[in-house]
Amino acid sequence: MDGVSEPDARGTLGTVRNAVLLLGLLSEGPAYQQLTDLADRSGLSVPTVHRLLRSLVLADLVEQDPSSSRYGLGPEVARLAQRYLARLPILGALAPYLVPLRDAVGHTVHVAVLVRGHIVYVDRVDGADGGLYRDTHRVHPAFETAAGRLLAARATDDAWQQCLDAATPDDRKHAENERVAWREAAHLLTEGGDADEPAEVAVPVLDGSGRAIAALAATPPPIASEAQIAEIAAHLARAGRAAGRTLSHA
Amino acid sequence: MDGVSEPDARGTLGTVRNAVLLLGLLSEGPAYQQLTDLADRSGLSVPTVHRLLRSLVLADLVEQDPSSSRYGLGPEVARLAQRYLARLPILGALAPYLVPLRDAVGHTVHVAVLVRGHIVYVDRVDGADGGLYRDTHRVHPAFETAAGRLLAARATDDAWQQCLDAATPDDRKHAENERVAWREAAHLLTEGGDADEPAEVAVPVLDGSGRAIAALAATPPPIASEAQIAEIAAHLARAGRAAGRTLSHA
DNA sequence: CCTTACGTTTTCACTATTTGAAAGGCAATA
DNA sequence: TATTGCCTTTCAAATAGTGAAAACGTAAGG
Repeated sequence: MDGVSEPDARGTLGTVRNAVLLLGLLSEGPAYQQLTDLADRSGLSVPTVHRLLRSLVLADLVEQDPSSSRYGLGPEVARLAQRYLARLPILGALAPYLVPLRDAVGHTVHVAVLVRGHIVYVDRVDGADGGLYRDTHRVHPAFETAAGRLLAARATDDAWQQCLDAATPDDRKHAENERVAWREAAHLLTEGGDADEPAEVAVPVLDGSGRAIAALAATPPPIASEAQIAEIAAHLARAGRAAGRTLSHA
Repeated sequence: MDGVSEPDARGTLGTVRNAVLLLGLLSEGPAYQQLTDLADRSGLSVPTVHRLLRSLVLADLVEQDPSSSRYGLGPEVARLAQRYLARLPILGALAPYLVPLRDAVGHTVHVAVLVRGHIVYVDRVDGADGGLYRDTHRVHPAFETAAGRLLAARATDDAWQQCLDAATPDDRKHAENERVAWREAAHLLTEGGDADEPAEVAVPVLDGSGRAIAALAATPPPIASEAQIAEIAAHLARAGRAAGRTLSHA
């Protein structure tokens, strides 16, 4: 094809590339999408997209709404993800500390990881007040959350680049100025604007070699003093260090 | 190939079939697995498996351990699943009721769905006692849990068949005898053997057309009277009906 | 009721892509 | 240094995927 793009795409199967491209498109926008629309956005021909989707439907990675015959992600992705998370080392390492941590900070505690420029919340222990803002199963562009900023700033340069790609122009400019500050900070805080976005305090979880592989986050009440925030951050940091330690010993 | 197998595999891409076959193999057994082992188990040649895995690694659906160069599932499956769950109608319908439900029954509450013969826990609100048995991110063969038995017994015949395929021989025989009883029951209970498997009470969540699309489950304390169990089941059932109602209205 | 419009699905000839045998690397072990 | 075991790459053969076009289904409009 061309000379410079995608150096590591050598010896790779185009059909698989196309299939995951479709999964990516299905993960954006509305839950169910039209064949022709997917063909347009992917740049593939309509019959090709149809065949790919039919193949994915057979595996339950995609499902087709019988009434509209539109396509959306299927339940098998949930099963695969569950198996992935069940064996994720960080989650095993954090497991013993999460409930005590929730009790210590008194609010819901989250574990987040950075995936392709997005923050994914992979575990959670609910606080007693439960879900004033219980927006569970969130996936956000990294820069929109404290956990994401923290992990992005400490990540490799290409992971940082993916975060920039996933961000809005405003966030992108902001992020470029703040990266060093975000990387240096022991904990990060996002104010809960008003309705849908609660406040979030996040600290990194470092593995044996000092890489930030996850973030621990808590959602303090909207009006909380600096001192209260600092105390929550201290609790989070202590649990994060403990988990990091068990991680390197195993 | 042959005459009778796979009638709906027509017009389907072999490469995609092979790729998802590998994802399935990676989801079983140890977290990281050898290329040659995967080639054996899949029946594909080693270079083919290598190319498929390389393609999946490029998409972060699979990751390769740099030290052992073994392959395991990658973080992108978690991101896709999160987007799937974020838009899953049942979860939206149940959301308003889960925290009150947790408070009413006084223990952790789970939402489970049936995927390819397995029970997947797709949402959870933790109780105050948190995780005596906090075995989060569980995927079990359907028949091993109350929620699974309940959903399997009420599912279509091929979903039931998939459950049989995923079960141990013992469970299979047991299930074949109990199916009618499980389908008829308003709630189901599994005793918490001893250590790793807590007790579980489950009720179905029915959609507008009476199909059981999810299960609501709670984990009562090991020693709980029949009456206490019945009360928990009643709470669960009430929430389930409420969610089912909002589901058909939308 | 017939026509038009729009989206999904199928067919089919063409060739780009995938395939597996064999060879090449690269660590560990003896 | 030879050997073993595993991952990775190469390359000719041909299978398996591709897109234009046609067929099908369904819903709105005349």
